[in-house]
Amino acid sequence: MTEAINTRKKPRQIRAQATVAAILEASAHILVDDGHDALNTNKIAERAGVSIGSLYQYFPNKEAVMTELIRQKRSRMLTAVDMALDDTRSDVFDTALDAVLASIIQLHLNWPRLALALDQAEAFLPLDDETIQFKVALNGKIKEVLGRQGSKVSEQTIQDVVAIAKGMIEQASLARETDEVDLRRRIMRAVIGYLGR
Amino acid sequence: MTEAINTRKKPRQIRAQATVAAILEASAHILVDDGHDALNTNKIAERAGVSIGSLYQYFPNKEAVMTELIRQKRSRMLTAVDMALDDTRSDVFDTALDAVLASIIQLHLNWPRLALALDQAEAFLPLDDETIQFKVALNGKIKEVLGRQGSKVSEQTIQDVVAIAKGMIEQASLARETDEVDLRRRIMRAVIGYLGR
Amino acid sequence: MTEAINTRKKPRQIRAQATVAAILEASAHILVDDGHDALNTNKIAERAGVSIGSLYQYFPNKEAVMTELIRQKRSRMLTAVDMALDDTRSDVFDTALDAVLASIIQLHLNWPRLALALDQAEAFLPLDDETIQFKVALNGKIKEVLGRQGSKVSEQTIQDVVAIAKGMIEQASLARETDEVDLRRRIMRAVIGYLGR
Amino acid sequence: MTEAINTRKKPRQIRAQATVAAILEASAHILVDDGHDALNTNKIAERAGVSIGSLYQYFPNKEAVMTELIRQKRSRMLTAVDMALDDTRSDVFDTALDAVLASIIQLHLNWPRLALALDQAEAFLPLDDETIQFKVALNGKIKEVLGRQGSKVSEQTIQDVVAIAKGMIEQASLARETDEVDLRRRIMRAVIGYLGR
DNA sequence: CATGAATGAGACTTCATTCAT
DNA sequence: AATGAATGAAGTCTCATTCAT
Repeated sequence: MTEAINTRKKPRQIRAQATVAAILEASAHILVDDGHDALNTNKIAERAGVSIGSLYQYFPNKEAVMTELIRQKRSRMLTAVDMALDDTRSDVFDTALDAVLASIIQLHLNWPRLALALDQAEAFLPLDDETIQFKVALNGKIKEVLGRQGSKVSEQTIQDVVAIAKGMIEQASLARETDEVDLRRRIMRAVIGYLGR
Repeated sequence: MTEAINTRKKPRQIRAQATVAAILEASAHILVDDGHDALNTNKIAERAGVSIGSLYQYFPNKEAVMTELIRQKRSRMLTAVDMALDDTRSDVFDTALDAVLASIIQLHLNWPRLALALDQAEAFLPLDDETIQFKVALNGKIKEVLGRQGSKVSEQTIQDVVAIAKGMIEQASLARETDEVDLRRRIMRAVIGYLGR
Repeated sequence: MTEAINTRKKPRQIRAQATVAAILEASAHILVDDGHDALNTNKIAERAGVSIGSLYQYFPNKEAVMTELIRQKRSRMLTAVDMALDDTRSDVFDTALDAVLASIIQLHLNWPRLALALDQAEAFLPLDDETIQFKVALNGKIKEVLGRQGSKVSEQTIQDVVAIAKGMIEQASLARETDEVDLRRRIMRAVIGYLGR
Repeated sequence: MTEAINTRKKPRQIRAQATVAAILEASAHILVDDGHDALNTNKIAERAGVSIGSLYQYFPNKEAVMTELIRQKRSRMLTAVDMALDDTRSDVFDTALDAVLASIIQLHLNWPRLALALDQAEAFLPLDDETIQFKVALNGKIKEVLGRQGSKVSEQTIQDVVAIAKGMIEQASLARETDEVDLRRRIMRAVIGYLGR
């Protein structure tokens, strides 16, 4: 009997996953194409090819859609940084930092306007547990990278480095830069300059 | 929106100018207190102690209020930079850059949330003539400062320097930093490091 | 108005069609009772026993409601004329014209003020495709009727005949005439007199 | 002393006349250019080059402006008919009717859209004393013309003749006809046909 | 579960009119 | 008298959300 239940549940869950994915994808597209002010649940549902009722089956309200989009972004970011660090066998500081930057820039340049929109939404988010946890996790990884350089790394330093990188990447996004390698080189210069040899 | 921005009459009487000022001030307050999503013309008029009709005498639509706020911010910024440069008698690069940074940071730390909100609004503005002119003007001044250092200054360099400063100032804003002197010191370090002796 | 007419969804469910019908009926009633200047979407929705939101589900704006009312009127008119012509087995000119007049007068005297209001609205409509098509269709039918008389029928003649009938019917409407038979007799006299044996 | 008052009053009255004239002219222009729905007091004042306060000095409300426009139209119409009849020395029916038609058509073709707009406004006017008096006066004149033909003229006949002429003139207006002579000829044919030899 | 019709609070905007200067 | 800034009721329209089918 339990088996029967399970076999009937699975397809539903798969369909549900597809629905959720479609909703998030549609939201991202609207954000990119028309901007945050034009994002509304009816449009999301329409563009996702889903009824408005279905949207509210999976998201309690409009804000939840944005929150989930941010959650995805954060998750992709942490994963990317982790992978960058894993790939870097050596303990050489420069190489590690470069790899991390490469992974983050990748995320931004893929969908510049989306990244920007989500960054903005994030900036005005209340500092809930999840946000704090994410920042702790990210800062921890950055600290690890900067630590390979030898000297001690203060919280202030981490935030400054993140701020520098974020500022330069966003500006590159807005300017529609495409030369990822050059951008990385310039950010490295600023960060290393800031850290001071 | 069919209507071009600034079709509405310019305030001639003193009373009218007070009305416009009240509207802009109220808008800024709401932006700071409740965020961009909570900004609406009814609330603006109420908070400004003005009838909704008066708002529409001077602004063709809601967007125009934001636009004027941005215009003000830009104007204040250019003025501040000019004054900083005027005050700096010496041609010493560090001193000039420090003075400019001080003036810009001042603008941000005075009203951190407003500065942030306007920066964000600006990021999604279409690149109209006015926006371009502002960027040209600002970049010109920055170029002058950086030029005092001796070496040639590319457009890329200017934008990177601006991006670094902007990124760090905004992050300081969000973190509610108040030590303006320390912030300036750190930005100087990053910029000078980036420029490379 | 940026939005083209008829962007809104077509009613699929029966319930939706009832809503649309109620909106149009309510609009007609208001037009009749209070006149064109008093017609507004809130009142329409209220009188239709429908929420204002529902109105905007099916009509992109207020004008679209008027447009649909006119469309209905035109459709009823063409149908009425067709039926009148079908019923007239003989090829006798007088009988056919009389039948057509009877059907059109019927439409007017049923709801004089509505017919009048729609005629007026029509007069100031831009000459869009639909309007032209309607006029072509109607004139074609009138031409057929007049053609039974024997002589050739110019476009000018058709328009004059239509103008005469329209002028007399509208004046009868305003004067609240009720004797349809007498009105028809007088119009016939004017038309036949104009055509000149 | 009375003289002093008079000499100071005159210029004021002249200026006032000019203001009133400007307001009415502006209203007519807006009616023609943008239609009845776009007519509003602020726009009228602006287009008249007069302050909104001045408009309300001379007209108690918006409706009064329209009313005055209609009053003007009626007055011009009666005057035109009178002049046409005066000019017609002979008692010949055809000549007199032709002259009257010519004068009325003149008024319409000069400013077709204005005439149309005012006709429409008139149609929905309450039947106040002034309206009734105008109709009585006009019908009286028409009766006089038709009477020259010999037979007795019923009220019905007068209204039908007016309706025929009005219908055909308005249709010619809408069709932007310019050949006044031909139009007159066709109307004569319809009217004479209607009257029956 | 999905659908999509319906809701209505609330946002945007206009415009007739008043009144202080 | 003339001006034009100010008013606010009322109209247009949107969109997050609910709920009957």
